[in-house]
Amino acid sequence: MPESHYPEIRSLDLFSHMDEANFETLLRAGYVQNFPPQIELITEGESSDFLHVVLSGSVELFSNLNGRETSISTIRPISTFILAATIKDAPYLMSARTLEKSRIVMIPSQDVRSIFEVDNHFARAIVTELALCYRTVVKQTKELKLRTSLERLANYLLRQQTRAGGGSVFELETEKRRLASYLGMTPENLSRAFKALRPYGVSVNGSMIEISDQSDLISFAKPSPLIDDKDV
Amino acid sequence: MPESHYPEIRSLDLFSHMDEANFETLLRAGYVQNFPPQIELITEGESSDFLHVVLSGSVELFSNLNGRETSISTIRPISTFILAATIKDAPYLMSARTLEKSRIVMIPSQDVRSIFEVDNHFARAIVTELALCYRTVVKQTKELKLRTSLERLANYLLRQQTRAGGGSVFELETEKRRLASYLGMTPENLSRAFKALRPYGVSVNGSMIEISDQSDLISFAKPSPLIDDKDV
DNA sequence: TTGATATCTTGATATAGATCAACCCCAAAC
DNA sequence: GTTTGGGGTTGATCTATATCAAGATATCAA
Repeated sequence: MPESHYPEIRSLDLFSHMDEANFETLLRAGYVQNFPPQIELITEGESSDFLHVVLSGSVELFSNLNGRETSISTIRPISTFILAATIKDAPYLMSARTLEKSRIVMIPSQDVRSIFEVDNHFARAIVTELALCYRTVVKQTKELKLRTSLERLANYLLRQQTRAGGGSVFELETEKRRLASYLGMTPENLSRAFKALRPYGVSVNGSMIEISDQSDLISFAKPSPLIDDKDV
Repeated sequence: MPESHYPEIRSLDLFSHMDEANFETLLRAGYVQNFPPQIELITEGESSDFLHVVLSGSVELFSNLNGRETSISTIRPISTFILAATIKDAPYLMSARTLEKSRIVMIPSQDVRSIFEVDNHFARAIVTELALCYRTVVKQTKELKLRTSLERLANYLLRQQTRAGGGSVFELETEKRRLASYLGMTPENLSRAFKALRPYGVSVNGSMIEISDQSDLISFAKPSPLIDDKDV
């Protein structure tokens, strides 16, 4: 791998405290590749040969079952995915595909596991990362079971507004059909849900959203820090 | 804590490879307590003061939001819960209550974090445990989004049958109202779902289930190793 | 045993959400 | 510029699931 990528990868929490020699060993074993959009990088059920790092672009994690498909999360730069499968040397539970042109680092899982065994700082960073991943999925489960689809959309919009800087107008950044799948609903229903939020000050123009009265939407969405806050 | 409990706790994967002195430090800081049924041990949102180990009995993890409640998992001996919150020093995302008379070890989170910092074997064991927890929740999310409630029940019964030894008659071990909540449905609907599985050879008598033709139920449930297998 | 209480079941009804079909719109390819 | 195809929307309909109400069954304490 070209050393020019090292600094940005090194800056990830996962790698920032590990031993320099181990870090270089890891990256020298890795590859950087550019992928076009809509390439399936990994398929659920396969053995986890690589830990992936998204340098640019974006990647969708999704899952299939009996002809159905659901979107589980979107990975944006710079972060890793499929860490748990790599560490446990277990099959991937989710598939991954590029959403746009993306630059991906692939580090052989075997090397990750070897360094994990000898580098204590790396092992501790993995703990923090996995704990974060775990808590993120627990929040998703709570949201799915405790909120209606309309509430999920309302809270998603509030979260996205915050991520986009907090202005009253912001962009979705996600295709609506994929957002629907992520929220656990059909595209048709998402379209109707947007209309149902109009009385709470939500207006939609393509991928641009305007929330005219945030407090009004909040009073409907009833966001909870234990589901919606980023690093709780 | 009385030393008589040490061996059974030590036998957990989480503690089995750590340094003996560290293990004893950890347990000496801990308490063992007996709780009656239906005691709320922790409440979501509180800071994580203790790592809990269930020695006997059982504990339910659940969550509330706007008057609704959902059951997320049942912890049976001997295992720990609330590890991720402890490690991250973050608020609990779920509440916990005893389901029956239970003996619980409570180890102060601060001590767990201190030993985590110095004991590399312990740190690695935590990685394995968290990766397992993470993958379990991902499977739950997939099940919730990709299966109907009837399919969830059918697959739950097949899993429970396996856990109970594989015989055609086995016990539910879970109150039906709580099972309904776990599966993301109402008690009324669970009752109807049991009847709907009758054509596939499922008969119910109180908490006893009989699956007369397993292959018939399997052909309906279409279990997937990536959701239903224990340690995949 | 009896009473009290909670769980479970059943039926009737309401609601949320999925499906199907048609159409619109826009962007890329010819 | 026309064509083509995909995403998005809308309306009509259907299905899954929740809710409400009542009765049945089980559990436990007095």
